[in-house]
Amino acid sequence: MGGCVTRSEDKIVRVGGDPDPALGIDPPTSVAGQEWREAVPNDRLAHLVKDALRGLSRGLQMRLTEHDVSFGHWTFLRILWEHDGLTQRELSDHAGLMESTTFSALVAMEKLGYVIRRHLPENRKKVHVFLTPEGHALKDTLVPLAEEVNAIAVRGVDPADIAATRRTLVAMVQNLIADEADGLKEQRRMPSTRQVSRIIDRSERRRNGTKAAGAPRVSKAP
DNA sequence: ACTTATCGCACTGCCCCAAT
DNA sequence: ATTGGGGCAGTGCGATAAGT
Repeated sequence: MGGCVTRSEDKIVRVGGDPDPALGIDPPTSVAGQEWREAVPNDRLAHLVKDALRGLSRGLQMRLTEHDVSFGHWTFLRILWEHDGLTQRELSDHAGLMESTTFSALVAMEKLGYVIRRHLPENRKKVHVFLTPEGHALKDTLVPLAEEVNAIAVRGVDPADIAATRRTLVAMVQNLIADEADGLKEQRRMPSTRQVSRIIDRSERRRNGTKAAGAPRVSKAP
């Protein structure tokens, strides 16, 4: 999930996503949704799931931003509303994110006053995360927003179709988890962004017949 | 020795905005 | 209207510190 929350007060102008080279057309816009749908009757499920995810994420992000909550924070708030007092490691597992991501999100959330991080006497190594009253109170505000986005997404869809879609998506998730597990057995694993970058860089050099650049990439960060 | 938390860095995806 | 650069949020890896 790579979306980000714009901090500006301006409305988000761009509704569609990046043009998909495989399709040669733009994903849906709020205006041209019907035309888009007719143009891709046999689009691959992966593309449709991606576009659905993008739409759901953006819909929720826009609403969360109005309450000073980022999408990343929403992920952890949801878990903490159900399991307050988890350790950072446990939160990472529940969220399916790396510990460094969890750490930076929790530091930001602590600054915002949504959580506090505490060592407990039993184990001073572990950091437990607790919701503040403000963090608890956000549940009543934010959950209806998520429900609203879900309701908008399935507007006009037959309940039986929604149930079938749910079953299909659950099956897809299970199948893909199994596939990834099989891949691990065969030493196939998800490359890091750095590895991907290195591989592409090598491939580019091979194609251009140039020798190794060796120059370190310059971070765009200040 | 092992586990867990933290930090720095590199990267992607996205958005904004000025220049064309 | 389009394009390219800059900036930001989110993410993951690797290294290191600190606790058990």
